[in-house]
Amino acid sequence: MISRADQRDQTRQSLLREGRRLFTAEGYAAVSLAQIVTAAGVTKGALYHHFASKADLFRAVLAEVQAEVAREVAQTADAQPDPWSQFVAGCHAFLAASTAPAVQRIMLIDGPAVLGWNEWRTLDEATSARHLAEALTALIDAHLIPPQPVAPLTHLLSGAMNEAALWLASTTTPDALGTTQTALTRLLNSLRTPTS
Amino acid sequence: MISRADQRDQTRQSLLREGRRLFTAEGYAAVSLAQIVTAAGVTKGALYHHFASKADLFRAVLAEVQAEVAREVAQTADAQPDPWSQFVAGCHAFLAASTAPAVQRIMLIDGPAVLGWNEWRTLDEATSARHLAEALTALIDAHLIPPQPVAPLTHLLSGAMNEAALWLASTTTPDALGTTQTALTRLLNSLRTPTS
DNA sequence: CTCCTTCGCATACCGTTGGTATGTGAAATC
DNA sequence: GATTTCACATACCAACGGTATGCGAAGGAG
Repeated sequence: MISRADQRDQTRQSLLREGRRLFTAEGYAAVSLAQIVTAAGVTKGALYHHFASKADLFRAVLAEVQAEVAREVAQTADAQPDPWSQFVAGCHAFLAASTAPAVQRIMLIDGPAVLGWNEWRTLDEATSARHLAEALTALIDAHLIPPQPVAPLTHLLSGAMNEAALWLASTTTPDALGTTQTALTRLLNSLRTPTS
Repeated sequence: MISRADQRDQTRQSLLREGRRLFTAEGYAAVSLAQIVTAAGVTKGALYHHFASKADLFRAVLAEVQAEVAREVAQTADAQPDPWSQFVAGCHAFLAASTAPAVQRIMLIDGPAVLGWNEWRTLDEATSARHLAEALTALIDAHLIPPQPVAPLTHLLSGAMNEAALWLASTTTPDALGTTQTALTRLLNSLRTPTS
């Protein structure tokens, strides 16, 4: 005999797993609920028992992906000894994480279109962007970069890395990752307070 | 008596105009073809006579929007006397143009999701991104910034401005445009070759 | 002017889609 | 062991994007 709670969790996990796989491979609009429930071995009744709508399932998948990215970034950054190294390492980790197909399609391409940019930003600020803003604030407090509003800078850098990651995935330029990291590092370095 | 060519153009313009209006206001997915053709005063037959699909109509609308943005940017940049001023003015013009609702929704949010990022990038490189890449190349040739691959830098800057523009549209922070321009200018300045 | 062709578009129709309302059987509760 | 709960299946619907066909006026040929 299997408990109801276990069965419930298992079904939910199946839906999230297959939804994520299909959304990544084909994009939100091109995936039908029939595909998802068939792949998960259940019916539409199960899906609508767990999620309010197709967009709601997507939201849950997106939250998972974002949490993974944030965890990777935080983990990489925390391994560094000083605030500046943490900042640079975190940015590079984000760029690397954003090259994963699931991150590209779900988080960067479909996310804003499906949920609207405002809701997307709310979710993003709860994860990735939050770390970036905190790191910038810490750098200002440590006088490593000049005092300035962090919000605009956060979005400038976040957007730069997002777009660069998408470009990396589609380019055939040799050593694109290397040159991009170089250019990014140069940009980041330029933020530093000039040592007088 | 009205000529057939005139009638054809008029119908096409109506579809583009109403499509653009509705896509801007509600987003691609939320707009039905029935809405568009009703607003344009025609039927679905007319739409499919001019465009191969809903996505094809969107592509035509997107091309219009991109052309307008590119024209504004080029016009602003060309009014400047030297390459560096042209570059900075062009970036600021792009940031300003990207705050228009049509640009935000059609070009920045729905574009990549509807057409796929690869096709979106192809269209973008034919317009906005092309100017940016050319400006950067000119700056390198003039020894105003150090020699480096322009492609990654183009995407870093383009992404930064795109995301910043979206943030500007949704924030209530006072003087967000001003602080963003300041931060952007600082980033741009940091690219310059150090005067030794 | 007349006939015929072209073509811009309207009408009617179809398969699929996201979403809902209801049924059902096993697990949980008493 | 009766009753309730709940996770899910089944059956159904309106709306959507897309297609196949019909039609009437514009445009050329004689």
